[in-house]
Amino acid sequence: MEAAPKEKEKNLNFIEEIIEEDVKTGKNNSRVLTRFPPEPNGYLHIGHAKSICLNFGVAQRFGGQTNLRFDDTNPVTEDTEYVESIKEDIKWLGFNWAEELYASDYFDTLYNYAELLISKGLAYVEESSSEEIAKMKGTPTQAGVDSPFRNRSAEENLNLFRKMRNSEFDEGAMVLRAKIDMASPNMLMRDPLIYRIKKAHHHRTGDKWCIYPMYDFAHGQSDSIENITHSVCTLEFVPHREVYDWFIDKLEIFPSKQYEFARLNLTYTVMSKRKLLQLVNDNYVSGWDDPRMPTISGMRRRGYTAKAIRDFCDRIGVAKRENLIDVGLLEFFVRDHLNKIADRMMVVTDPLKVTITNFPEGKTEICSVENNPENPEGGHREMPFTHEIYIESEDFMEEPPKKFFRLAPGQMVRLKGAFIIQCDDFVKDEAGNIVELKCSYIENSKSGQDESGLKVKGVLHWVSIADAVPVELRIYDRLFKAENPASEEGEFMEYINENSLNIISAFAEPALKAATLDGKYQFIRKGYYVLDKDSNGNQLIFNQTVGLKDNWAKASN
RNA sequence: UGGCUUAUGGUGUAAUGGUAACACAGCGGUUUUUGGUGCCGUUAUUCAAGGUUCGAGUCCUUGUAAGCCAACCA
Repeated sequence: MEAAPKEKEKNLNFIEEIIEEDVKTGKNNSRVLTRFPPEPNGYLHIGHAKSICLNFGVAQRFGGQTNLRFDDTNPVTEDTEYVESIKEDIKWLGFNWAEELYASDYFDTLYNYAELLISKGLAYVEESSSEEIAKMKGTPTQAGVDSPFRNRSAEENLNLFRKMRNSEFDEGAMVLRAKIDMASPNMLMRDPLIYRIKKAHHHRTGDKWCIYPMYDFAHGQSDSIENITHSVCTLEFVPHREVYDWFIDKLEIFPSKQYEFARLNLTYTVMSKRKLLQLVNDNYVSGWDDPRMPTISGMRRRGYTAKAIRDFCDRIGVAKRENLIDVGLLEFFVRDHLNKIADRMMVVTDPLKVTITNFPEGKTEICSVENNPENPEGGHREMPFTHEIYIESEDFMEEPPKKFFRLAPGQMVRLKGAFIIQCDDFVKDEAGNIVELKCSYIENSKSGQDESGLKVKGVLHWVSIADAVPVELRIYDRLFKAENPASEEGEFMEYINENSLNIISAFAEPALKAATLDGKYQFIRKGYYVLDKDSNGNQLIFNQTVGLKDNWAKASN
């Protein structure tokens, strides 16, 4: 009999509180329907992951569903490549949408809404240039002035708008504006533009339209058409809420409600699609899925798991305060998950040859090594132990400091999963570099059948030279040198870290030849790694997901 | 000379008028065939000034600071 898992009384965030209240009071018949509304003009990043976890999460929590709706009202920047990547990323994160929809599905309805507004005397065709429109808008501290085209008759407006649709005017010649209030303290209420002419091919509607609705005339209405109950977006849309509500009110359509939360900011990176696109276009990174990118696809290629990202999003919470979250917190959740699931492997990055003087040349002793101490069912693998092995150069010191639990003349260590060895001698080249160690192994100290009675403090990773597999390791550092490059003075590009990618060669144990693209590995005493898709038959390439914590290195600084 | 939003440890997030808590980071210890993991402990917080109240992080007033708003972007 299993004890009923006690529902942890988790605190609700402010959006969940609103929804809980709405469900309790029977608003919308207690129905909850949210939506995730990306514009298909770039790849999803960790900031979107926060929004996805929120939108899908609250719906799940309150028995509702979530639509995926592509906000594709600007054909110039949008593309199906992005649609596909966005769908893949959401699925990978572990969420399923109720319906896949597009704002462009509603172009006919939206057009009719516009005509309705015109006939109500609430919209007009503007012929001023964009510069003139901007000038007439005033400033935040100064009211705008009415356009000379503001008081045309509904008939004239309707006629002109239909001609706009029929491609009788050039781009920029005319726009449709809502007739609200040029003196509103909210700049967005000063007769916002709602339709513009763009003679561009749309990724879904092709060449059917030459006029496209603006965000403010598409988003709220799309929510309403889908009967979205809670439309959750980021803080920069707060001033848009008044416009959102105004259109729904004047159109007399289903009253979806907008709620805003603070977007995620992470240290040492940037989080806008525009900036990320610039990194891609200027070749600072290899693409949207470069492992240094904060994109979902980049993090996936880097080896981050969906669970780690979800746990992170859970932990950072949802509020209305501007925030800058330490990327170290994300890395904590990555390590936390990987520690439980990654197979341990041995890889030597800076080899130092060790000759086991009392182990016969040509002989191979097979060692059975545990794959994951955190997982009893993880099994074992075989590692060959031979006369000559590699260890890390930094694991030997001729004159060790106190508490150096590694190799030094006369000192003993355990080779992980194999034998205890003792350093008897070392060889230097003409330049004084240590090039080889002469060690003896303790025959009855083999892992799992140790009868030596010896206690050694240090445990080293190692690899048999004859069996070692040369591999390439790609080790990543933060993309930017400034904590918050976007808020720093000058261009964010000035703060880019030129040394964010470090490629090194290394020697791996033979089991790594069987590495797969979705396998997760911990290179013992080094970090977590995944096979990169750039690997081929001749060359295995691994990305470092994140390094292991290293208290020894920290203490010696 | 505008409007809107927000202010809680180093970073985030809770506390819904009644003992300021949780996570990460930091620091110390312990376990360990990874100087990893685990476990234990610990440092540190209510923007300011008034007011209401038996009692204020929470309510009121006045400040201060930060963010957003003047794209035919979303």
